Amino acid sequence: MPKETFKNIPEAKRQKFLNEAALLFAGKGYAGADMGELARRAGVSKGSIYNYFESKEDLFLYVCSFNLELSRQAIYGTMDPDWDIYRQIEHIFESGARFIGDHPEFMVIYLSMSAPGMEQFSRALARETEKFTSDHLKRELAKGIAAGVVRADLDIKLTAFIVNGLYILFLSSLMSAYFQIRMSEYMEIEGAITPETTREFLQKTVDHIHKLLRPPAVK
Amino acid sequence: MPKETFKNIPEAKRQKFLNEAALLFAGKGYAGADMGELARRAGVSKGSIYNYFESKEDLFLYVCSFNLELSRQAIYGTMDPDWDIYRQIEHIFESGARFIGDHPEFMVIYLSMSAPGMEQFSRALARETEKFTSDHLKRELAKGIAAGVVRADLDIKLTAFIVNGLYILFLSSLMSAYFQIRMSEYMEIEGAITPETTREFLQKTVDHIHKLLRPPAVK
Amino acid sequence: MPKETFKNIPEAKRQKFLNEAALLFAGKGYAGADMGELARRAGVSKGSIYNYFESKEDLFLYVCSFNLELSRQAIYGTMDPDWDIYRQIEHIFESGARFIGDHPEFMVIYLSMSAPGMEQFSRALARETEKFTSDHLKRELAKGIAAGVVRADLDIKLTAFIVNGLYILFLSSLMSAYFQIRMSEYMEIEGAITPETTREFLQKTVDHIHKLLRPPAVK
Amino acid sequence: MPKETFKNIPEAKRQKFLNEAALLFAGKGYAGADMGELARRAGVSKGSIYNYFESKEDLFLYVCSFNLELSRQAIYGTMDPDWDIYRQIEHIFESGARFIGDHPEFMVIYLSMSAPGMEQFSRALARETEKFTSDHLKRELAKGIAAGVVRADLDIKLTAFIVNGLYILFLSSLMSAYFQIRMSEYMEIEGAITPETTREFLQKTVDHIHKLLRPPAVK
DNA sequence: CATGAATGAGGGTTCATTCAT
DNA sequence: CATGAATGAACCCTCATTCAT
Repeated sequence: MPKETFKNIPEAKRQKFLNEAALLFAGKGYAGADMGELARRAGVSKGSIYNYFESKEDLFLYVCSFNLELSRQAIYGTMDPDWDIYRQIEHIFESGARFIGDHPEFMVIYLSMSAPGMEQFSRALARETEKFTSDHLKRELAKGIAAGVVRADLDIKLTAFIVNGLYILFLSSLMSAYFQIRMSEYMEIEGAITPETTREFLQKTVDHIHKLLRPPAVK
Repeated sequence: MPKETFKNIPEAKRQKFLNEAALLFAGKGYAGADMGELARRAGVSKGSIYNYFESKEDLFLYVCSFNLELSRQAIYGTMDPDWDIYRQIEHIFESGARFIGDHPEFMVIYLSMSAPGMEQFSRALARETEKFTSDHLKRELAKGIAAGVVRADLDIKLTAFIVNGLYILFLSSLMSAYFQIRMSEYMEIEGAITPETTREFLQKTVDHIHKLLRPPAVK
Repeated sequence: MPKETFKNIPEAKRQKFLNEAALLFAGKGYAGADMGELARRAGVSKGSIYNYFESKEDLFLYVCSFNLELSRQAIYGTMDPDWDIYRQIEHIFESGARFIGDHPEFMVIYLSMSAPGMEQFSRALARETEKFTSDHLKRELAKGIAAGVVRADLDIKLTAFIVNGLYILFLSSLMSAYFQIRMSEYMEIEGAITPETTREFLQKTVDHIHKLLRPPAVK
Repeated sequence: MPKETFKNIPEAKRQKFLNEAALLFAGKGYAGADMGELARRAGVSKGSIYNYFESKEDLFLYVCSFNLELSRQAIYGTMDPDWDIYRQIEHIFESGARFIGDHPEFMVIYLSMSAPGMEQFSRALARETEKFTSDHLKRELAKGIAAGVVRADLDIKLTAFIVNGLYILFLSSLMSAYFQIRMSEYMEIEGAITPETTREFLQKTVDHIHKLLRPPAVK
């Protein structure tokens, strides 16, 4: 929902603007983000922002859905549909982690949408955001069961819900201050979270899902 | 961290005040909550709030930890330590659901703490909040493995992390606007979320955990 | 519709505030008046204005009706109901002229209400404002006809409308920049409008009404 | 005071532009009118407006005098100079009412000029606007007195002032929200103002003037 | 200790005008 | 000449906090 004006400005300027907006919203939250500061950071005038978007709300909505789309492409654009479900899940977690390594603001913005006072945004974005992954996971789980690589006694809808839930928790644990601390507490990590602990945590999580979904070996 | 003054006012007034504060923070978020409105709703003067607490921040911190303590009591105060881990997990989910049925604001406040711009609160509250449950789950998982009712090949720390993660997702799905929509999408629920769908969802989730953790039946 | 707060402040401060508000609205018009400037002029903080009134609109509405009430008292509070209609009309014009001599802003505010973009205010104030005078003039005209001092062939409603219309034109001609020029043009007044020309104009206008309403002398 | 550029654009475009400008100023008032909206409505670019006129103020001034000229033509262009004064007055009221039926924005713009904060415009336009009618009415009144159809005891200047004043009140009562309500109150009209009530009101007003000015019948 | 009036920095938004293309 | 993106000064209003009573 940017205005026409926004579509007509140079690509580089547009990227810069959206990037600064995402960083600002992620850093201060929706309410805390100051349009004046965004203008300064993005190198445009305050007035220009309102030539690009109707309102702060409109901008936030677009920044969210733009970043959601970016993340979707980063993950699903590089996935081979012939992989089995475990390879796919591993890929999702891996490329998700890589994506928020490059765009640390993404997860924070995602969590923003679920904060109180954000119901307006929830309504506008939740369905669109979740449907794609929901459909994909269910389809792959069904294929996995048919292929005998996933336990047949699992409820597909709930399992998809849970796998995606673990994905959200995983990413949250990498980025949100609160969930980082929570992860450190549970995983008994001392000190800062390093790329190594992240990689290890990723591996453990994926293995865990593997273990939980795979049918018991038959003699 | 309330001031002395707050401890000296009548119990009923104090309860009313904390309750209204929680409802307001949950309804509008930290930034959106207006101290003037709280004064009006709680039936005290604006000046009095600052006789009770140093600042809005201080109040929010206390409201969070107070409600966390409440929820802990609602859950762990009614739990029989002799129950096996599955009964305990069921109890946690059930009493958690019951607690936020009575205190719908609780979960929203919990999620508030993980929102961007809330790092100050994360740091102050996360460790305290999570340690208790983390320790408890790990202990019970260890006992479950020792007793042979939990798969021995699971990583205890990660499993505790995941079980509690599912608990957070479960409660979030009941209360946060965003996560409600997400649940509806995954579980393919049409229309509003009723007590029945909630109960059913709880049952399925607990069953699922059961299925995932229990060792395969040995021939 | 001031808030309670406004009613509780010292009388002198309240008077000063209302006076400065009237002057400002009269000087700059509704749209041109700046709440910040009002704060400075009235010696209160910007925030206080919003403790007194809901909004600029609300304030304007009150300033209008407050001044209308003041003018009503200045005119009708000093009128002897036993006077005949000509004496009453003379009194209305005289005390009206005196009132806007003391409150030059009044007439400008009155005309503000009829400006484009002010429909919201028109609806709120017009009926209340006009009814009182309308009723009074009609009653006196009826008495005048009954007493044989007013031509019986006049339509009472329209005559009341016209007499009051001439009153509005008269006062407008004293205060509004535009209508002052118009008066100078019609009355062929050179140079500034002095108290003497005002008095003379008043006298002529009242005489004119007299002449128009009085029945032709019967032989 | 349009720039040369404005005179060189196609007639139809110029008409459309002036018409939209008049409608916008009438609808929102000078301060409320937005040059961007005018550009959109008139189908020109914002930049073009400033190729046509120096400023918003300049444009407003021109729109006013242009419309004043239009109304003058509508009224005096169709008047037979041989008619007696009563027929002329009737014609002025009738064609005035017809003109603002077709150009409802005109009267509102006229009243705009007398609003507070508009002194700059008053000074520029008032004399020019009023002189023509003032001169005409005085001339006709003098002729009427000479011909014995107007009471000789009337002050010509004041009577011209009043007759034109009633004309302004009459038109205002048809168009301005505030004066419509005032008219309804005085004339005791229930519900909306229809063409019939307008016609009737016109007739009564003209008759009234007739009655007031005509010398008493001599035996 | 309670009250609620006062404060003023700050934030979102508007809009007349400019100017490079 | 036309265009429309850019500008930034204003402006209305909010709200956490203070403080005199």
